[in-house]
Amino acid sequence: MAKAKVGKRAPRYLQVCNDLVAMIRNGDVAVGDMLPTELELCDRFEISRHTAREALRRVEDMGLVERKRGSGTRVTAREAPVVYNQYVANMDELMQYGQATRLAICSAARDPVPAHLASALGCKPGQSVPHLVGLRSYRDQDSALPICVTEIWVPNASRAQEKDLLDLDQSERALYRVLDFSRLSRVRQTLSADNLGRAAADLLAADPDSAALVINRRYHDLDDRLILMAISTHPKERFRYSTELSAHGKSG
Amino acid sequence: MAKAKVGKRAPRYLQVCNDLVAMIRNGDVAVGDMLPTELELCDRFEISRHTAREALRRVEDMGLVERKRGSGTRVTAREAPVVYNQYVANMDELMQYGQATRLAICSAARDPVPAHLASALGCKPGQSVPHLVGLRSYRDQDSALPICVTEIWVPNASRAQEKDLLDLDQSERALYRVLDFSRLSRVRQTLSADNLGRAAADLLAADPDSAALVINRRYHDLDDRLILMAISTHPKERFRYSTELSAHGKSG
DNA sequence: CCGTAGAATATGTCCGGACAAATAACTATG
DNA sequence: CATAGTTATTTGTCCGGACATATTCTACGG
Repeated sequence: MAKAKVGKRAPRYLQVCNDLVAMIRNGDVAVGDMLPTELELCDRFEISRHTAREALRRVEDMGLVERKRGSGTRVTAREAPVVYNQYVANMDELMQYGQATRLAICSAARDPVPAHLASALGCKPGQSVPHLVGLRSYRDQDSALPICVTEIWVPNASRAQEKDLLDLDQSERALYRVLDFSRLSRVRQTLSADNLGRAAADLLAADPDSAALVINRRYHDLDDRLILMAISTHPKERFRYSTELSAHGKSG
Repeated sequence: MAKAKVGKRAPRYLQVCNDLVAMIRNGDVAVGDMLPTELELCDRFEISRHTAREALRRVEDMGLVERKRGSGTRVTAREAPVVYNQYVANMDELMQYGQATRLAICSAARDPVPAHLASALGCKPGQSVPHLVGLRSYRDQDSALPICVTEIWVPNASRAQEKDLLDLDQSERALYRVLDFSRLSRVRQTLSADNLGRAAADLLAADPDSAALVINRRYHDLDDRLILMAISTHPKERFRYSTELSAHGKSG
């Protein structure tokens, strides 16, 4: 981050920034403590407030401190985390199914939630919740084998949403509306493997003993409430999940 | 992003920032074109250079422009990409095995690469490459079943690295040195499912027909050269891969 | 025609000052 | 003692100016 060119000294605000980062890493100011105020830094380093602010801004950008008007600058972390980022531009890319595929809902009803999903859904076991089952396949290829079977639970649907979801003619569009991209804030997903089993094998025209990639996705809104949980079961060789993580910094 | 409180006007620099963003989105300035210079913005909006810079800084932070001293501000994108980030603090967290597990190498040799891996490894089929096989299990629990079997190929090892890797007493430490965290820049991984098969089932003490989660990880250095490829095969129920994606912005 | 030196241009760094707004600490009041 | 209002503190916004440094353009000379 700080270039070490010989005979070319770093800008003053970077020097101050580095000193502050060092103070934090050395534990001179503990996590939770306040950093010196801007005016104190001006005094101590003999700099203008502008330069002090530039230094603090860098420290803030590193994620080490939190600044609040009227209050001050509080240390929130001792080390800047080495962060690997996965960039996902949109929902389709996240799901990795692309525009060429399509989810055909084949059943939609209010069903009691199974015991093993109750806690994840934030429901009591046996509680009834809108529940869809569909098959994802490639568009324009009705003959091809489906990619996966997807089971969808919508625990916090509104009355209107539920009505649309349970109407097979509208449920696909309704799904997209429920999963409003702009309100989405977090997606948690868990990938595991399992043998297909009889029921899924029938739907997918595959061997029941065959291995399957199971992806459990939970979509949360800005208040971290669960909007929707989708469990997709992909028979082996019909789907692979790829990610690319880039080290901290700009990515391509 | 821009708060819309009534009777509480936004700061001037934010207004200017929004105007600039709008200009870019409307196509008034195309991607590749130059944005007005700081001094031009001072004139046009009747603001100080400080305010102009603050506005431009915001636009830059959105990833819409690129600024270069002596040159100017060039538009690099028409829309701020809706980005979902996965934050991974360190290598162990990326691998999700944690400190409690350990990889025990059980074989290390120079082996010819299988045909189906040749292109991914950037080698000719049949070319010999350092090749390790190990079992990952929980520390302090020799009795417990291993989590996975891992197959590792190191196509671009130096002479010295290769020597250490192929020495079973040193290969574990050597692996960590080869996978130098600081030189790592990209990790590509692909998750898929497969049935275990005879060989892996024997090593893992599992049913050969049982499903397995297969994770193929490719580690690349700053020049995007492949450092190492690791293929881990996890019998079902011994491992799950979880990620949490957060929408653009600070994450917790 | 090409390359170089210098001029013009644009962003980066840094100083000074002033007021606004949010927070926290304090004080007066019931 | 609890609460409301006041004050002091601290960061946010915004202005002015000056010089540094990187880039680009231009004119000159070979």
